[in-house]
Amino acid sequence: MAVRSANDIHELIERLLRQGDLRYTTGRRAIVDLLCRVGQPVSISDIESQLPSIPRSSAYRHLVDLQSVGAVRRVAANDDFARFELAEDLTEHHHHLLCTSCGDVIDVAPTPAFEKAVTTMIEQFAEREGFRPFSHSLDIVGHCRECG
Amino acid sequence: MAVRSANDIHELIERLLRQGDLRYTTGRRAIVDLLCRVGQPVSISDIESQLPSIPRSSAYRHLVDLQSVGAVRRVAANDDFARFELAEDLTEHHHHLLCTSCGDVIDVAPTPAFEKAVTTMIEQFAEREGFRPFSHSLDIVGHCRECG
DNA sequence: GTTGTAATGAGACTGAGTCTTGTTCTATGG
DNA sequence: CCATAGAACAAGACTCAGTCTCATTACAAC
Ligand SMILES: [Mn+2]
Ligand SMILES: [Mn+2]
Ligand SMILES: [Zn+2]
Ligand SMILES: [Zn+2]
Repeated sequence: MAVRSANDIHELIERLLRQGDLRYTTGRRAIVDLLCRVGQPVSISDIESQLPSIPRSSAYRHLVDLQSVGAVRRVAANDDFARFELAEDLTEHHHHLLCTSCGDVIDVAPTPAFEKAVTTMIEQFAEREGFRPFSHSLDIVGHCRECG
Repeated sequence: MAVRSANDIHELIERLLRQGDLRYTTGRRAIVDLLCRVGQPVSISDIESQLPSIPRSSAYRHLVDLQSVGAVRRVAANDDFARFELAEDLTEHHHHLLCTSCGDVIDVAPTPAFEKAVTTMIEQFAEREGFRPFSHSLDIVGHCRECG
């Protein structure tokens, strides 16, 4: 999932923020750094335990800001807690395996052939329903390796 | 999306509830009735406005009970509000178009060919990650006909 | 330096969803 | 019938992830 270097990502995000008249401050950088390091969707409690110097309110605000400029994406898991990951523009398009037992979210990259099938299907839906699609997400629900 | 009659659905759900030592009471029936009538995922505020005689706490409890016996499924939309629909066992497997403007959720049925591609892809993921899949959901995010 | 604006920390607040409690329904059986 | 036990219910208190407010601090531009 590390198709870009962390340095590249920092540079790209700095540009995105500047386009939105936002600065790439220490707190924001620390969160992006964590998202790069972990390489899978991260919860607010992950952020709290890994970056204890960042207050909860600031972490949430940073996530909102980073989402507003397209650097971060919110991911709905199978439990009550949102996760956050780098936007697909900065990494690559992928889908999620959701474990109903431990709540873990695992990134998986689809093959081009499969994505082509998805795109075709979406175009059919769009045509039929007069719907203009922007993106899609495929979540696979089950049990991860650890949870059997 | 009406592959079964409402009567069939009531009968099936009554059986499911009985297997869980639960009764098919008026309130529960009213909610199932609404889900049948609307034929698309319904929010708690939809239920409140369509069934004003059912208190919010009861509606939530009924939904929990109906989910626990596999009659109802919770659907995550693109806003903060959960939706509820009849379980796929009672209707048919389908996917969702999520409008980011009005929050509407539209059911769409995939072709068998597409579902086969999805199944194959999921098996690959499962193999690679040691993941045991139970189900999947494909959400297409965009704008509905009304919202352009 | 001065000044305007963005960013921050602390904590109050919101509200969808859950839990508790006292009451009412209903199935069963004597 | 009536009695009784367990399920269902209404009302409202409560929880807590997430948002908002506001006073303070860090920047950037000039
Ligand atoms: Mn895809
Ligand atoms: Mn499918
Ligand atoms: Zn797991
Ligand atoms: Zn819409």
